[in-house]
Amino acid sequence: MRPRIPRPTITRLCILFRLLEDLLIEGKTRISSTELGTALGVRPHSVRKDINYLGEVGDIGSGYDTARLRDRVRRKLGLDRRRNACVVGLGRLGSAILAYERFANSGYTIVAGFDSNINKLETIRTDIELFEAYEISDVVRRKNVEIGVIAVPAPAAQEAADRLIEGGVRGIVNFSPALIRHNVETVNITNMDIVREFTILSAHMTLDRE
Amino acid sequence: MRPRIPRPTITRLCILFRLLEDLLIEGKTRISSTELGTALGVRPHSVRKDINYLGEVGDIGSGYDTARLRDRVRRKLGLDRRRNACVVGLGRLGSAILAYERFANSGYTIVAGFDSNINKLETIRTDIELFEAYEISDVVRRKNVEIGVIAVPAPAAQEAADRLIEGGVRGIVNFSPALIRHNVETVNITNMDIVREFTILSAHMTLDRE
DNA sequence: GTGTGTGAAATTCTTCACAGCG
DNA sequence: CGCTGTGAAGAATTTCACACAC
Repeated sequence: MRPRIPRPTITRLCILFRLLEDLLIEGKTRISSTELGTALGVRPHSVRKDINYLGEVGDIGSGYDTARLRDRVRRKLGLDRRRNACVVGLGRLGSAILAYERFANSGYTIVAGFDSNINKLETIRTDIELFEAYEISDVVRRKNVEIGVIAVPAPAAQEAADRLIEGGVRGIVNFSPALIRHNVETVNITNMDIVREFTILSAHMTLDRE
Repeated sequence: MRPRIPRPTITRLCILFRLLEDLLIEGKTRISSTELGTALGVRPHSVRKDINYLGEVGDIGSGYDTARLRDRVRRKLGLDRRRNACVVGLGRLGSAILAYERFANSGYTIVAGFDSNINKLETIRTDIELFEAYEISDVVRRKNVEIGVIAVPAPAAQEAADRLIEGGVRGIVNFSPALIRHNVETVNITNMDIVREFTILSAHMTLDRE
């Protein structure tokens, strides 16, 4: 058996996956690692190395069959599996996510929204079922939610995460700046804090000058 | 002179920076690498190693002076410098960012919003100056904008980036799924695509089982 | 004993080099 | 000759171990 796939490679393969879907829509049936590298902004070597973790899939001398490669990525990374998600916190950001049209054909279905403020639950226009925050763990378990999005203010983030994990989610996207603590090995957390990203960009502006 | 700071360390120091500010608000004047590691979810070794790139700053035997460490991070990463930002695309997400209260005391000021749809410019209630999309590069240059946020649909993202770069931004936060191409060495791009993150989490759910 | 600073070891990841196929 | 697959070299990063100060 082949070694396990490195984390950075997993990330790049997910990006590659989306690129391949776009290329197929454009009608591109064959593609080389050089072309993929140009589109992805990386060297052809890296593209081949990454793809190679999927096993042999290219045709030596003539590049990759776009559809076959796409299928191979999808299969290996388990992207053919549909997953349910939910959103905790229905302020501006949370409701923007509920309404985000790109989830439509993505394989991910947002099946619930939560907020502690009852007024918000009544105000928001959406087809997605909305619940009070105390119901998080029950609803997550009952609806088989695997991914939770945290869109609450920082002080409420840990509590939201605890309830999501209690309900059994296996992935969390945390939009708050709070550092989430957890001791469950099976849960992955991704942080998406725009102010943090501003800070990192700012630091690079300062340091890259050297 | 000490070696240049590795990228992952820069990222972690930015996270540390915010943690230190929170700790100071809580009144914690001294802290050890062990405590920091617990809060950050990393080993104490790593915390010390990261901090060490700033030069000596701790007191051997008794940890770090919180304020001094904060100042040192801020100084070294240039976070004391205020920077202007702008948002391109004023849909749900874009206007949520314009209204995001956390920018208030962050050191970042959003000084402009752009959209190609004139109706949106008239509908949105905000104190931030709004412009039509064709004005991007002019306004960016005139207002000295260093960071641009892309919150437009994928097909419009490359054009938005080109105009931002033309205006002279040095950092871009791209919320669209589009892969931005650019050949300017001095511009950093951060991608924040929620569907991509769902995909990566999903892949880990599949692969971590092994 | 507790806790930092730092060179060295270990690990992970990236880049390269080239065999081999079309 | 262009292109993939892959083992090996190289680089970057993380982890460790221990000297030294309080």
